Amino acid sequence: MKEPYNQYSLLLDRTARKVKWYAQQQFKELGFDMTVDQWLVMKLTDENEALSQRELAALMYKDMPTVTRIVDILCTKGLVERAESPADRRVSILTLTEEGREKVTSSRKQVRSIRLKAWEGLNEKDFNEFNRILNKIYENLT
Amino acid sequence: MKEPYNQYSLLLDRTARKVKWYAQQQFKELGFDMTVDQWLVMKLTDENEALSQRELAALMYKDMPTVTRIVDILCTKGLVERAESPADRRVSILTLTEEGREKVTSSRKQVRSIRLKAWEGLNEKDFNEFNRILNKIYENLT
DNA sequence: TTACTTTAGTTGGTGCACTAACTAATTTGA
DNA sequence: TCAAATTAGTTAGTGCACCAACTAAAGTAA
Repeated sequence: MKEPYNQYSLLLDRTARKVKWYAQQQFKELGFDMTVDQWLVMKLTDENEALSQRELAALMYKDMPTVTRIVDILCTKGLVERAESPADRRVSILTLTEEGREKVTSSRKQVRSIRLKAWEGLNEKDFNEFNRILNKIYENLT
Repeated sequence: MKEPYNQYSLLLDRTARKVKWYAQQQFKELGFDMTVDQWLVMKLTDENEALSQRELAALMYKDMPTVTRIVDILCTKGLVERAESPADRRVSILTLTEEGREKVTSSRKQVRSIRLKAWEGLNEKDFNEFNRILNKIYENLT
């Protein structure tokens, strides 16, 4: 643990980027015309009844401006729609369009298999260590 | 290991962003008027004689366009300079300006202490596991 | 030499991340 | 009840990441 910033943060950063890159490559090969983040928004919208953007942001660990923009893109693409919440007019309730629902439903199985590649040669214990250490780091800096 | 993309990739992503965010906050408090990535370019330029952008990219695990743009910013700020390599006219040799060198030199000690915060409550063994697992994931996806 | 390939770096376009400032709606509390 | 504070979401600006296409310089081989 000699070097200042680059010892672990570069490793963390490049691995996170690699994971995202790999998923994006698979999306491309499968002919999905969207980013991984856009797919995640659609998936969570599909799975959560009456989802607000704030709730979505929490589920994705992203901030509100970022969510606003991803939702904007999906609305433009005609895959997601915003509706005003009857209970609170500040809140946008997200729903998938018919086309959006079809896209998510038809791609679920394929997407599920993408993640396994990263864990080849690693076991359940490694996965738990991974989770423990990353969560600890996160909490240390919060 | 049930959920597809978000089980580990979101954790990885949010932790990497938190680490960068924390360092950036510390930079702000210390009055450093630059990003963490910009600082890293300056540090590596200081440490490596006759550094080219390609070599820099490798050291930072970043791609060439990204490096080009960070170097652009530092040149504009007057902290870094590009010089044509005498051996190969395609290559830009990077050097720090006097101001750049002073900035790096005077901030080294402070920056070195920033990283420790992340590892509170974690030991050398955790650090090795962290390295092993992240490197394994990276290689699995390469 | 002349043509083919490779390499270092740049540029353009798009998407995500973070900060700050903003609007509009809701909640709180004197 | 009404002003102050909070909350959901948006917008603007900047920086980094990735892809693709490009320029210019080297290297390679006939």
